[in-house]
Amino acid sequence: MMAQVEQEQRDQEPLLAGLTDSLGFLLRMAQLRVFGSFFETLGQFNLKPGEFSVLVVIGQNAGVRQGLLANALRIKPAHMTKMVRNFETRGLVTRTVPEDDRRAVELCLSDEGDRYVTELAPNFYEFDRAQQDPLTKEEMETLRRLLRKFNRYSERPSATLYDLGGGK
Amino acid sequence: MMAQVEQEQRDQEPLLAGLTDSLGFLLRMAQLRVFGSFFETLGQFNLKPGEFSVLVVIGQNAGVRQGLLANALRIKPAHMTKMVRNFETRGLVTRTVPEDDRRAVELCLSDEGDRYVTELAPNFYEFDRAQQDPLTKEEMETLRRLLRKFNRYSERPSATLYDLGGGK
DNA sequence: TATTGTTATACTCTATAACTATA
DNA sequence: TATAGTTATAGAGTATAACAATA
Repeated sequence: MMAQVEQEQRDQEPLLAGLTDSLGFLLRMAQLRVFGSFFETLGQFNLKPGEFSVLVVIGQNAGVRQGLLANALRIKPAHMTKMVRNFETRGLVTRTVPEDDRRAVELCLSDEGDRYVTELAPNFYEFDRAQQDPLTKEEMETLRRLLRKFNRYSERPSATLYDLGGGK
Repeated sequence: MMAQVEQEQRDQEPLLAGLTDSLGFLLRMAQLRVFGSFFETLGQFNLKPGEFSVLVVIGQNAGVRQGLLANALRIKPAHMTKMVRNFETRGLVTRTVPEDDRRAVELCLSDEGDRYVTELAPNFYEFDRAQQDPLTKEEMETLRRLLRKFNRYSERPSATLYDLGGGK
């Protein structure tokens, strides 16, 4: 079954010709692949990749300003508002207007949200690690390193995703 | 200006923590960066990245079936229909129903479409090459190679994008 | 019956601008 | 005046299913 998908991919390559050299095209195809696996593996959690990233970052930065969060994740403020309100409705996130700047909104995980993320994180770790195929372990490490550099993140991350759910 | 953007990116990194190790997140951020540059550099052509890829593949495969094209580019058939009809309206693409299977649609560039793609291709080549920063030339080559492999394309492409507009 | 493409609908994400309430 | 967030609206892209014509 999976072999069939891969065979199709190779059969179609002649059609694509030079396009398979284009960084933008390669990134788009890779993302389709990863996001597809995301829903297969983590679909049970009823979360989209973007929603997952928002919850994780709130969990690691209790009280973070909504605008700063939107900026860091490149989510538009208008969209972030809807997403956060949705999380609030689902009882996962609390919104607090701070005394010293009553225009702002500070975000925290609720107790339920915290349990949810704690349950989610190890699953996400497993999922992310499983994305290696068909690269070797070393190739996948290199791919991640180059993408980090391309995105202007430091080449050594400040923490690994594995700290999230792995250690206690 | 650009330096300021990069500074912001680095300032926000602590917020993201382990997320910068996630392949899916890295791919999404990289794609946002590349697509952003695409519109800055090639916005004059009034084409979106997906539209560009469709036109190029039709140009390299005159008479290609619409369904095969949709499959290779992972564009949903319903969306492909709208896109191709739009190209037809703009006079860039012709649709032909072949005698031997009258359910199908074969796609070709019109003369105008051919001129359009011929003008576009060198610009796209320049754009794609300019995406290197801040990677070294070797690092960008490695990144492309690993993404090709991850996507199950052959590691050496059958043709380079540069054949498109470079040679005459 | 299965396949190719089309139509219709809905939902997500994005883009934009106008708006509020604060600062 | 500027900023943080909100609301409203429109558009692109995706997902899905039902459909017509053809095989």
